[in-house]
Amino acid sequence: MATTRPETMLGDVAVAVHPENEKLRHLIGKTAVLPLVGRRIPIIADTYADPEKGTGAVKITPAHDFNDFEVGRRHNLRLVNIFDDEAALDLKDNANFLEGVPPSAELDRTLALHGFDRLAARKKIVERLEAAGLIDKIEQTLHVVPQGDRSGAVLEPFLTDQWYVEAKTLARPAIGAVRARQTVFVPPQWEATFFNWMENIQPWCISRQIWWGHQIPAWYGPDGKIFVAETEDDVVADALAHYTDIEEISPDEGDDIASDPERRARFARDYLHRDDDVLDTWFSSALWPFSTLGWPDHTPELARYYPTSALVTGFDIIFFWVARMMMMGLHFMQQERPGAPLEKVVPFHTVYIHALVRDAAGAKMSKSKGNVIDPLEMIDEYGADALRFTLAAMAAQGRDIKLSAQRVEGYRNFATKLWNAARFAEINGCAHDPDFSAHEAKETLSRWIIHETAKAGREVTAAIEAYKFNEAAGAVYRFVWNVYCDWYLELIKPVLTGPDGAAKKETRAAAAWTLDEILRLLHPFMPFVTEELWRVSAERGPKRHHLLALDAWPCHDGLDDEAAEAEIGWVVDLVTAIRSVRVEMNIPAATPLPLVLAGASPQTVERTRRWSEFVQRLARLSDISFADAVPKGALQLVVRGDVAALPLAGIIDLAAERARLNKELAKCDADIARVEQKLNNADFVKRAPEDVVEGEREKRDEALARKQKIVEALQRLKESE
RNA sequence: GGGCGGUUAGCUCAGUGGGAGAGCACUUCCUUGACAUGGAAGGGGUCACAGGUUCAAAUCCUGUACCGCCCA
Repeated sequence: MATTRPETMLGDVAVAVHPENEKLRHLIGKTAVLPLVGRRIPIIADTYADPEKGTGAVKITPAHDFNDFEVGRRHNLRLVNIFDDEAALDLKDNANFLEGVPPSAELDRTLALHGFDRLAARKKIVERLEAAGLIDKIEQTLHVVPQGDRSGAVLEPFLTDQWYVEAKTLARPAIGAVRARQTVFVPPQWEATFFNWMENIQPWCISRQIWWGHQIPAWYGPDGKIFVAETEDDVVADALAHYTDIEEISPDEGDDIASDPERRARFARDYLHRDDDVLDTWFSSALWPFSTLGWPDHTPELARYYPTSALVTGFDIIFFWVARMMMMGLHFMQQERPGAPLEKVVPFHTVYIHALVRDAAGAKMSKSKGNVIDPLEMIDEYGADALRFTLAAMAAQGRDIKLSAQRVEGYRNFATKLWNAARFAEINGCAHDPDFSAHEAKETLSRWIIHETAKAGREVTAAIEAYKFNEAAGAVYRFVWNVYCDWYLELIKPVLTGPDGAAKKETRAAAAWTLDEILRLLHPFMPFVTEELWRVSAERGPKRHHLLALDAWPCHDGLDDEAAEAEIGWVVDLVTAIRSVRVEMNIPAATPLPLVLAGASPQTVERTRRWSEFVQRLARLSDISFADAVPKGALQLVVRGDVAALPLAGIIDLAAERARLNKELAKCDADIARVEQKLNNADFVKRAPEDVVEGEREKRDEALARKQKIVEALQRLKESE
């Protein structure tokens, strides 16, 4: 018999051999005598005994090995526990150990090992077996040994009494609630994980041998009778009924005890013993959705706030916590609200499973592993808003986060950017104006930024409603930085520094209005800086009625303005094209350039008249004029169908300009080729949705028109050489 | 062994059928009256590989390779 734990032989109750083991099967049905003890144990047939391993026979110790436990169950073997809970030998007065064992000197020497730690006992046992000539050989072997993950101590399985919950019964309604979509997982892939676990659920061991927790409501009488009840009074009543029933206590005495609170308490203390164990922490946590609301009392809070709405948590506790809350919630609230529809009984309608922040190596952070990144250090360095925004921006569904300080730094810069934008607004007298209405704004720039605000607001709202926090964060980031700061504030500078009047008054109000909307949209992601700006920005205007945190989420219905978008979009494109060509042609940024619009449409002429001051400022132009034809030797830009020329004859490098235009032409040709390949495909035109086909046609027409302008520009360039 | 996920720009990662994106890094220029923790303009990708479905694939399906997580 081979073993790595010789001391456990004291708990052996059988020897197993494989039923098809040719060499040993003749022994099946016979008995063996356990050395050092004298217990007579059966030799049984079980496939667990591997004929190839060792002698082919294996000792069976059901009380101290999981596999042996199963073998013991199959063969109705006795369970002989030989350890106490410190893993020392427990032999004296151990009825199970001694049962059926005849007295002997050998047994007495074994009983002398009572109280020895298992490792010391192991040595003694081996010495005695050796002395008796019972050891064939001792060899080194490599095997897996389970260890406590905090203490590192080697774990010794042994038998204890524990409390269990019949989880299968509780799981059924929870599975049903998710199948009926009364509780929805986001992202939905986690439902598979939930079902997989719930459908294979095992009895749940809920007793724990630790100090902290809810003490188990079970009491033991002197005869071992168990009483379980909600309160100690109930237990005392049950116990009195039982012990008068079996005539342990006289009816009169029972009545006396029952009627006197002091005697009841003494009876409970002296006569009954409450289980020392406490409930598994997840058992108590499972009660959270209703116990925090006052349950089991029928409180107004419970009526008002159960069911809760969305539970936000990590996937690693779907089993431990989410599933248990569902089991408990459905069980107890069904009792609380008999006949209520499922949606009133489930603890929450949505479970949002967020990304897990991992360490640099991608490992899960855990207190026991000690690889936790302290968020407080991040906050000290970059601020709580920057950290919060980073987590939101990286919280793409179904993917974990490897936190990067660089990203946090970037969003710290974003908070600074916002602060400076607010400062700019303040310096320029942009304050909340009660007379201003976003629906009635007259200035094109106001209508444009209102339109853009509405667009951004829709994106942020839709993303939040879909639990796509990274998309929401991205949308508000782009709007604040790339639209409000990069374009809008730059565009309104001439107005703000210009003469007083209706336009300036409205522009100030619109800038302040937009900033307020930004603060509202950004508040969930950056609560501190937005709340502070909300307060500070009101110092010069009318008082705020409440904190930003208490403000309503913005609604921007009816604020779209495509005309304003088209007009300001043209300004943006023109300025961008001029800036681009400047760098490309190595024209110093400080050199003011004249701009000539050649053969411009009436619409362009009109727009130019309105926006020349703005375009000149942003594109650093000395002058804007109109002409029928493009001046010779000029740089030529195609902007939304019109040709803008920068007459720089003699300054520009004609070859470089030709190369630049040819590059644009090539890009244009590539676009046309790709679109035409699609449109020339009969199957595409026939099968693709009509709006897709129409979109491709528009793209082609646009590209062809653009190509025409570029070809003309190249032709003019040739003529001027 | 079972289950799940990943492979997209130098790095970290978005992108669920219709023109390859962001932040950082990189290049050039700019101390212009909100902000240099900033501004302007750029370069950079055979979307791991092989098949398949489709008018159309980074995206859907199958397989392969590699990486990772959870459970046993």
